[in-house]
Amino acid sequence: CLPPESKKSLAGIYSLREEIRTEQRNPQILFYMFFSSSDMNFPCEVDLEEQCPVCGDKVSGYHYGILTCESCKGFFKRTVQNNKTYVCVENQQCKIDTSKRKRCPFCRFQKCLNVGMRLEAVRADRMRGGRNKFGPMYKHDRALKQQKKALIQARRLRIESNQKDVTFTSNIHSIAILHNTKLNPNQLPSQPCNSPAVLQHQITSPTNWAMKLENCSNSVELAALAEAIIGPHHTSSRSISTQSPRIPQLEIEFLHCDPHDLQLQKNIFSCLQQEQACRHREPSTFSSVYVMADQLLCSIVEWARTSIFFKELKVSDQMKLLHSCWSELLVLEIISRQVLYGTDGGLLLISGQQGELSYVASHAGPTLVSLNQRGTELVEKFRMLKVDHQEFACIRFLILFAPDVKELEEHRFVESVQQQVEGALLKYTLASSSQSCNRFTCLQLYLSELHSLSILAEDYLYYKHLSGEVPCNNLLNEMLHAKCCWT
DNA sequence: GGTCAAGGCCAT
DNA sequence: ATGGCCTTGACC
Repeated sequence: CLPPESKKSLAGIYSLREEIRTEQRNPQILFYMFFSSSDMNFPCEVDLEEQCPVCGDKVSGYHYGILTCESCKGFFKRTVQNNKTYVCVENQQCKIDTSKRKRCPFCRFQKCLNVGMRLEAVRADRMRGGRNKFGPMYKHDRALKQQKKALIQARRLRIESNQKDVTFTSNIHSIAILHNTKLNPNQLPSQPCNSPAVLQHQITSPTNWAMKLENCSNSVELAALAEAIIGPHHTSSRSISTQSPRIPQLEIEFLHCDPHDLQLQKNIFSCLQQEQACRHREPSTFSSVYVMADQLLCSIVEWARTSIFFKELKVSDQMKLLHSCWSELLVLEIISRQVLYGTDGGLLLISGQQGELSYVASHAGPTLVSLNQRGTELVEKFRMLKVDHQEFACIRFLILFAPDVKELEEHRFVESVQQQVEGALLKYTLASSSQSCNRFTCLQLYLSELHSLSILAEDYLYYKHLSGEVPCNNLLNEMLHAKCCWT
């Protein structure tokens, strides 16, 4: 009795096609359009200790558009106010740090401009005190930094939660409420300035966007650039259109990688027919659900194998990652379907059929009832947050690229992809959410809940697997069978 | 009234 | 000329 698809084991799926290995990989490239490297990498809290982007000295606050030290603030002010002209005696590429910053004012001023200090923030009338038009920009930047801190906090919580394997109780109200002010490039003053030092900058500095982005070392400047390129964000709409210019390129790639539902449903019906033909009777409700889960799992593996970044990994690493996260991806797929397409009180099956949650609650055993209840609660949380298609696409990748999986050969690559996906998601939530400013943190917390739910689901299926109450010859069985070997 | 990013002052 | 500290004043 063979199922319609012959690729019923993970090894089988991998042996079906010849692996095309691409040695040239550069996941960073997609991000250069919207993110600077400093905006993307936040491996530890030390990175948040601010250093002056010009000389590396201790930052004393926002000055002329960015966070700088007191001395560079004074230097920039004197240069602009007094129309200074400097000459570099070297090749205009002097290194500027705390010890050398006095040596070449030409290169120091160049660096000031390159990192984003604004000429127009120096007042022509020399009026003291008050506030300038950069206020919202500073606020925006602070919100971004707060989000980064929250991200680190959430990541730590998630790691702790995963290690202890305890049920996660979220307390999202304890996370600082963040401001999310919008930056309008039209509000930025852009007076022409004819100071010699400024003209010298205009002549010598790179003007194309790519170079400007590479030079961009602070998020205020980056936000201004990004908005100048893609236009101000529309906070009210959360459309799915992949044409929308505000969706970072990488997320468009993710959306294109979605599993194909129609093929999946076709496979499910074929499997159910086979099951019926083999056993000469209609499959039980549990068997049907098991077949659906198995086929969904096949489609998830197929999706992963052909996905951006994942297909670049060595096959051994791909298998390790899939063995580690299959149940989480499975639960995520079921939950995201309920959030995006389901109805209250309903259970949207993978086959496209609609069930009732109350039926499950009244006919299932205690474990399944508990699973059902926790799953429903999580669906409700995602719905409250109005999590959209793009965000689920990112979450799928976050789960798949888990650098904490043991003995990964390409651990650093996996870690780098996860960090970049986190960055993309953070940027998206920050740009598209007007009310829930700690949206990203919420998503991280829900991810922990998803993880603990998947462990429960896996244990339940494992129990069923051991008791032999499940259809044979399928990928789900293989995953459950391998459970003890891989974990 | 507190905050904080402007400009100002002045010892080095 | 530099840079640490002080004063100012719009905005919250």
